Amino acid sequence: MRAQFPSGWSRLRISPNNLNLANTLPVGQSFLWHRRILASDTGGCREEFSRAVDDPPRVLFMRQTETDLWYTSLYPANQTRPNDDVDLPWIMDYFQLERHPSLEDLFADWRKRDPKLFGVAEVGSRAQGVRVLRQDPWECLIAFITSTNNHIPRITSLLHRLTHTFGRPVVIDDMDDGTLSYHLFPAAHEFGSELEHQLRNMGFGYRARFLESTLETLRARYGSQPGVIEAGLRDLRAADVGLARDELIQLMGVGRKVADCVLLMSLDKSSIIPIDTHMLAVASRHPSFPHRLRNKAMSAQAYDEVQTFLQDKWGPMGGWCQAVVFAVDLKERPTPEDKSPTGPEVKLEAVPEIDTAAISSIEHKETSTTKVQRKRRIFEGAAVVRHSTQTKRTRNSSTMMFKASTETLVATKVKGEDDMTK
DNA sequence: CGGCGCCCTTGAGT
DNA sequence: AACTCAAGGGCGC
Repeated sequence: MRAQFPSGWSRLRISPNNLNLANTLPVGQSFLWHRRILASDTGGCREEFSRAVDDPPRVLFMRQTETDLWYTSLYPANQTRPNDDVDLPWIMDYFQLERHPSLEDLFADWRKRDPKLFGVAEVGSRAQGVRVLRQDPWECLIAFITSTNNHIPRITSLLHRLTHTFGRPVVIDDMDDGTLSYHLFPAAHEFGSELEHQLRNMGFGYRARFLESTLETLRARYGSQPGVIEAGLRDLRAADVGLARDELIQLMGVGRKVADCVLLMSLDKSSIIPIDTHMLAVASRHPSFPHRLRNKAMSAQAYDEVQTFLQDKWGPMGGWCQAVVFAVDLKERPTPEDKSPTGPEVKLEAVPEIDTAAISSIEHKETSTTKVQRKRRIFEGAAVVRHSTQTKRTRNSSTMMFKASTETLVATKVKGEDDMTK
C-alpha cells in the first residue's frame, strides 16, 4: 500500500533549475514514464511520474515541488523490501546528479561559449532543469531503433506495447487506484524467435526486421545467457567514443543518428550532439554557420560537419546543451487529459481481451474504421492495467501475444494515467 | 562515394 | 470525410 503523501515519502532537496522532471522525462529521451495529473494540488505537486524499475523489481514514484524532489516506491506482494534506500542511488545515477551536480554552472558555460545561440534558445521556462538521463543502454538502443522516421507519440505507444507484451509484470497494490500492473522493460533474452513477425503485428513496421536482426547480432557478439547483452552494452561506457559508435553502427537499424543518441543518453558520451532536423535548423540560424551547408540535404558528410560545428560551439557538455535546445524547440506537448478518447462511445469499460492477431488483420484490410481506432486505444491504454474485482477478466489462452503478460488483464482504462508523452 | 527512392504507420493538418 | 505529409532515419541500389 502506498504511503500517503508526503508522509512516508522521501525527499531530496533540489531546485527545479537543477532538475525539472516535466522538462526532462517527456521530451523524447525516455518513453516509458507514466505521467499522472494529480486531482488536487498536493503540497505544490500537480503531477506524478512513475515507472517500473528493476533490481529489485518495483514501481518508482516521483513528484516535485519548488524546493524538493519527492520519491517513494511500491513493491509487488511477493517481493521483500530491502533495508536500504535503493531509490536514492537509482535517482542520483539516472539523473546524473553526482556526476554533474550543477546544471546552472553548465548553463553559464554555454551562455559564455555561445551567447548568440544559446543565450536566445534558453529563454523561457521550458529550458529549466533539462538534464540528459543516464539510461540503460539496452533499453535506449531499442527505443531509438524504434524512433527512426517516427514521431514521439507513436514511439511512446509502440514501446509501451513492447514492454507490456514481453516485459515482466510488476503488480502493485496502490492506495487510490487499486491494483496496478506495470511492466519492466523486457530483457534481451525475453524475446522469442518469432520476434519480427510479432513486432510487425504490433505496428513496428519495417523496424521489426531491424530489431530482430540487431538482437541476433548482439547474441552472436555477447552470447545468449540472460544479462550478457545488457552487460556487454553497458561496458561500452568505458570505451572510447569512436569505438563504441562503431560497435553500435554495425547493428541493423542503427545509423549515425541513432548511434549518437545511444552514446549520449546511455553511454556517458556527454559531448555528442545527435543531428536531426531540429538541430540542423538550430545550427542554420547561427550567424557563423557555414553558408554551403544551409539548405543541403543531410548526407553523412553534412551530418559530420553540422555536428562538428555545434560541438565546437558548445564544448565538452555539448550533448547536454543539445538536450536543452531540443526540449525548448519541441512543439507544445499536450497534457495527458488531451489523450483521453475522443470518440463518443469509447468509454472503455469492461474491455475484452486484447488480441493482437485480430488487430493486425483488421489493420491490413480496412484502414480507418472506428473499430480500429477503438481497438487501438484499448491496446495502448493497457500499458498500465487496472485490476478490480468487478471488471476482472481472465485472458484467453489462445492469444499468443500476451503469453508473457499478466495473468488477468484489462478492465477500465483510467483517464489520463496510461501515457505520459502525449 | 554520394545521391535518391523506398520503407510501415499514424497523427496532424488541409 | 478523404487526402496528404511529415515524423528526431536507415538501407540498398
